[in-house]
Amino acid sequence: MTPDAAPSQPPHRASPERGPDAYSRLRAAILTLDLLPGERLSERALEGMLGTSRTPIREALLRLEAEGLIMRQGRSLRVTSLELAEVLEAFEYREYIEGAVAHLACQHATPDELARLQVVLDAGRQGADAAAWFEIGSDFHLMLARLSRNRFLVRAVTDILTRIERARWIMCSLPSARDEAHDEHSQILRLIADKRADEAAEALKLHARGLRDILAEALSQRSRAGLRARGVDVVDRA
Amino acid sequence: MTPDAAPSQPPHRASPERGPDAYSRLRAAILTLDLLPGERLSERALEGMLGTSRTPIREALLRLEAEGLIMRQGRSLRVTSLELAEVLEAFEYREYIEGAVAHLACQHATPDELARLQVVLDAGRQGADAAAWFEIGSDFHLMLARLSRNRFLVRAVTDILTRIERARWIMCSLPSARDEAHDEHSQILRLIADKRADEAAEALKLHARGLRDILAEALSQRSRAGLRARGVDVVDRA
DNA sequence: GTCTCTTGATTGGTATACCAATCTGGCGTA
DNA sequence: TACGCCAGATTGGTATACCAATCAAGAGAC
Repeated sequence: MTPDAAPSQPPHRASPERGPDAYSRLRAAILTLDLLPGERLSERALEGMLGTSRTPIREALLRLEAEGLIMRQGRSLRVTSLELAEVLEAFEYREYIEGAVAHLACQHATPDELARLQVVLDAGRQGADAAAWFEIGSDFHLMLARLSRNRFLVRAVTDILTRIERARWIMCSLPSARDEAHDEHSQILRLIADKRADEAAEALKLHARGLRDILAEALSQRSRAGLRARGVDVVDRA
Repeated sequence: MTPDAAPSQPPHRASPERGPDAYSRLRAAILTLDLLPGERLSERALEGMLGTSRTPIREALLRLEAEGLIMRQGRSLRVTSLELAEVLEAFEYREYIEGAVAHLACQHATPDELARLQVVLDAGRQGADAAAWFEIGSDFHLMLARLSRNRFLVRAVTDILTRIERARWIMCSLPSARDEAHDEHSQILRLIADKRADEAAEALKLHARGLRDILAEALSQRSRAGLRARGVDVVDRA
């Protein structure tokens, strides 16, 4: 944790509550920026913070490292910094991954599955909560990936969503193009139902690029200072 | 134990094997089929086998689980079975991943990098050792991935190679189309140098399919009995 | 003979003690 | 003042003791 002198929000740490396991809680803390990008982590400090011993904490750290949410440099651990370059690479990767998903989903998806996905989509249209809406967005892309019938693509999409989740969280307050996203999702679904794979892939690409550009702006030079002031470690290259 | 008194002897241990860490050794044991697919693993048994305590072993198991080399079912751990379906999915995934690599490598690779890759390729032509030759094959695809300048694609290729390594090991004794692979690799490199991305992607696809078909045959019904006789857990669906 | 229940062994999960490497701060010297 | 060096604190790495859940084997009833 950065020096306690930097107060942005009252960080609700140091609550040795029980309930979810150490991994889930630590992961949530990172993804919601409760633990800031670049922040140094000490197993002993987490011991007090999470109310468990180091053994489950080490397990959590190992898992989070595999997810790319924390990094080791030498012996010390820190929350992975937000790199603009990395986010852009994630989106570049995503275009190819979701292109593949589109093609395979066209081959394998049943009308029933597509209909169910549409239901999920429409249900999300009502919910007002921004966080819940983000959830819907992730679910859509994940469920779509499952239609590819390829576990590696599912994992790839899962990884991507994890990697960019913190960036999405940062722009949580930004004006969200919510209905627009719903329309785009529906459009993608329709194209897949019609087996128009290339168009679906293209739509997914454009959909992702929209989000990418918003995120890139949020992480860009112009906004960097504001994030830094909140303690977020945003890196250009590194 | 009374460790305070004398530094004379380590607290425990009769196992001499000290060199590489538990993770590397366990990983190697799995990939070389020294630990068979489907085999049950017990942390305590590994403790004796590897000559370390459970702490580093648990770390190793966590990492290997993230790599998909071992799986948890309930509380027990076992080496991931070889599933024909999974191998086929890995190859399907690979086609998309390497297609993406081809396109991006065409955009980013420098002539110098391509030349260096060709050198590695030619050097591998001499080595007679089948295992070393496999190594070259993996290195080629990994180095190629790096030319994409996308860390996610690099990781994806790394993951794929890990996933199919055991299957490759099984066919280690099969007649290897060695010079053929060298020619294909060189051909791919040439196409990328010429910025003919689509053709390079197609060549990579055909190259991978060649290997896939050999592996699929090795894991197929016909060969299943032989593998089972050797103790390998080969699964059709499940 | 077989089915079930009990019991002991084995397992993964957790907490903790110890060590060596690293970091840090402060003191002494040039 | 600036530099460097040393001691104490802190850290991650390791070993190990303990627990609860699970599994397996054996005894006993029918």
